[in-house]
Amino acid sequence: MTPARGDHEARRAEVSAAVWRVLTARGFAGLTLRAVAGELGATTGLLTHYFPSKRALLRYALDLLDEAHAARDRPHAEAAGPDAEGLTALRAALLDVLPLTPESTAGSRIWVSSWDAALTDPELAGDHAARYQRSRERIAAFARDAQQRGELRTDRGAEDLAAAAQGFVLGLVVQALFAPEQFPPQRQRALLDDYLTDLAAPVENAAVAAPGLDVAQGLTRSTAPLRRRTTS
Amino acid sequence: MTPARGDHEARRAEVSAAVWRVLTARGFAGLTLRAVAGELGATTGLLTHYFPSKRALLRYALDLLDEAHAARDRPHAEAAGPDAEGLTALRAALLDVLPLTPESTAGSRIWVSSWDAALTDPELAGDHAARYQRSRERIAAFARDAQQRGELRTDRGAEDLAAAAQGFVLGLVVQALFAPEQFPPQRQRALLDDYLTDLAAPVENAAVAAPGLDVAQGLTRSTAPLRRRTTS
DNA sequence: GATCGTACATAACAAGCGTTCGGTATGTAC
DNA sequence: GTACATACCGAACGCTTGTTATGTACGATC
Repeated sequence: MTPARGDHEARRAEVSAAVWRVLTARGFAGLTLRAVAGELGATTGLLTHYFPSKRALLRYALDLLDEAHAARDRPHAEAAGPDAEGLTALRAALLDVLPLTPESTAGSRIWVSSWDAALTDPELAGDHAARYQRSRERIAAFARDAQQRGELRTDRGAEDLAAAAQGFVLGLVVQALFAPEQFPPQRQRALLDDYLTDLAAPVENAAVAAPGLDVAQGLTRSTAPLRRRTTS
Repeated sequence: MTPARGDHEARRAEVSAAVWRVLTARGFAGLTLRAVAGELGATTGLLTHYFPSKRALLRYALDLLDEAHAARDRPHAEAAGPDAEGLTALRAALLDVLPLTPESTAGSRIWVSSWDAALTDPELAGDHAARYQRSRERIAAFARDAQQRGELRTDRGAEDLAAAAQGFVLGLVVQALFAPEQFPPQRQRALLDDYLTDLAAPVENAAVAAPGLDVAQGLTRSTAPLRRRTTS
């Protein structure tokens, strides 16, 4: 019946923020309880008071980071307005994944770094899989909406469009993290816009395309060489 | 003057292979000298005999993995023939990045896992940056070639096409690793082929697109407008 | 056959790790 | 004022880590 003196959950959030900072600065290899405690100006006793184990601490920190990103850190989505739909919302959602600011870069770094631990730990892997699945569904919803509005090509399923688009931005994140000077925000945006422009092109044109340039057929032939204009 | 009894370099390669196996099975957190030695059926003494430190061991293993991938593990590039050029070569190069077989999945896993360590360690980061840069240049060369053959749209720079394409496959790799059942080889190939199909579409069609459906303008309204066909 | 590197095994090392635990200070409840 | 959680600190525990040092088997050289 004794009410908590301080705000328990708020403290856990502070601890998580310290975890983020350590992760950003030193990666997973440098994530130790003592480092986190030091970042907080506290001791490991505090950490063990709020979390039963290091894994629980990490999991909570990642959960919270994901939640924060979903709820708050979406500058583009906010700029687009809360009731943005279709292609505008799709683009905003994708832009909010890219490391365009120091803050989002730090966030991206944490996620990329977490992939190693997640691929080893089944529970973390499940968390991640669920996260990216949810993200894909969110993007797919925007894509579906954009299709209905005639903004997006309809010759492809929204799920495929979402998977492809998410792959595109994820890969861009990785490249940008390793070569920031080659992938400044402006270029990242330009690459994404180019990508979206292609998805927005109506289908009919593809069919109208010069017959000699119809690569689609050869492309889907998977393993066999894509021969064009074979004479025999 | 004493000639090496066994083949020194071959032994280092064996050690590296053990590193790969440990990395695949347990990730970076599980990469210990004792684990590697155990994988080899040896002791840590062997490791220290061939490598001055753990970092050197890891770096060599990653270098060798990259080299092996560049030189040998390119089934699609080989299937396309050594003198394949243009879009065919481009597609093969991208396919060889995807985790389509157990072997390439293991390789992809190692690379994704290595990103954490690489983002922390400046030297490893440099290695990675150089690797992806080289890969982009390779892809860009194919893209340039494909453009000259009229197989690829020419309204975009080959470097941008390469960066975008590499991002696309890298992101696909990540998603496939976390949700293998959702991204079977067949779907990965299909997504890539869809992507390439768009890049192959000739430019003129984009300009011909129905004016009412010109989304590009609205898309960029957030930051820097990429206005096309501006009247004034 | 003595000498000398190579090629390891074995053992020990200090450092650092996550976790456990006893202690203390401080608030609330009765 | 007594009782009792909560909220930590501080220190210690056992274990694992990368690294170092010592020892030895062995093939090549002269």
